Amino acid sequence: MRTPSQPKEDVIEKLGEAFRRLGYEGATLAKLSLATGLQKASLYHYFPGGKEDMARAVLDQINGVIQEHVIQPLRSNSPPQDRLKQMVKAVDQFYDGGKLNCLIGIFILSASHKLFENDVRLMLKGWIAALAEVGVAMGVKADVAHQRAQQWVTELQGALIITRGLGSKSVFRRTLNRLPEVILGAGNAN
Amino acid sequence: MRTPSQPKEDVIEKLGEAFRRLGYEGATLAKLSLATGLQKASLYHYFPGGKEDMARAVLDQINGVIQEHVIQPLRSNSPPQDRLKQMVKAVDQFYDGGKLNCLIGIFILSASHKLFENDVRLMLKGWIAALAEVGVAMGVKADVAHQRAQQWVTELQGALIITRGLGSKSVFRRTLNRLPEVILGAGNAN
DNA sequence: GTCTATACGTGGATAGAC
DNA sequence: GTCTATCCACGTATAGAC
Repeated sequence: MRTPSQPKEDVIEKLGEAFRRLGYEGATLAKLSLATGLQKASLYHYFPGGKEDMARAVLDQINGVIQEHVIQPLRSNSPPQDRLKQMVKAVDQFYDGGKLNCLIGIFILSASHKLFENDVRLMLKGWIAALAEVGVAMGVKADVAHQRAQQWVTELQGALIITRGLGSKSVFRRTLNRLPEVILGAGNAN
Repeated sequence: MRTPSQPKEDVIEKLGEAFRRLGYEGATLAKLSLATGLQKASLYHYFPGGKEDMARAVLDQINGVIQEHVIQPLRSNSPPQDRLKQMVKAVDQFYDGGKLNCLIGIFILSASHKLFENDVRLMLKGWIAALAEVGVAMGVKADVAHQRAQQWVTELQGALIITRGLGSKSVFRRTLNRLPEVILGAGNAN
């Protein structure tokens, strides 16, 4: 039980960055070792279950971040419009203006997606539900609000792919800006 | 030059299915061999450049399919509404109702994305441009039409991820149905 | 807790028979 | 054109010293 050279949280953070860049299959232990600054054996000390264990830790951490920076602000008692703004800001930071891939997407598309499908599903559902609540607080009927929340999360996922595919951040930016109109069903303000 | 046991096209088709299921990194030669019914050495006969070569062939084939079933119908001289309907039908078939992953997304998120980014970008741009033309034919101003086309393709990519993430086809279905309203900017008809 | 060293399977790729 | 056999690098994972 010697003092760790870095907190486990930091290790998980770095693992997350690596998975984002490389995908699950592409993130080899050698690369994860490089990314964390720990030797492979040390990684196994932290994560006895190996790579799958590391991925799960990353997902757990992400889930925490989402809870803190997305769900909680959405459930605060600020005016609904402000809550949306706060979430947009958090999302913008989290994906670094669209430059970073979405780990949820990475895991969904990976060959080993079955390992993580439950965790991923819960995260998506939680996000959508919290967003729908804000819609309701804005006077939208519950089922419609849910549908619109689902649609925006869908757009966001797509935007993170297309942004990288087109090599331009504009789609990401636009998707963030569209949030209020999507939730309010305000039509496409083009 | 003996007669091949199956046309090269069929081999590429099967490779494509494998890449969709497994991702680029996850598609090992052993699995590609299984998927095609050809031994590894035979695959190298068709694709001397190895896995990268196979992926490129798959992308080329997809590009052909898109040209034939998406771009061409969009540029036909049917009424714009019918052109959209035709594309939706093709897309529905192509992704088998949302069950199949999008190869474009797979390659974009893969660790080796740089190998394919040019091909992918061209395909996306071509699709968006053709879709925007239909918008123009419907009376939408060119720049607005382009933005809306871009938005729908974004939604489609997102839908293919979320559909798998939530394990329900409804998001995919909805995205297909939304095409006309997105292009026309008709607001969210929820 | 972190390391070096190592085991063992699998990855991509090639040689050469038929 | 397809195969079997094989090469070597790299993949995951573990043993054991400090």
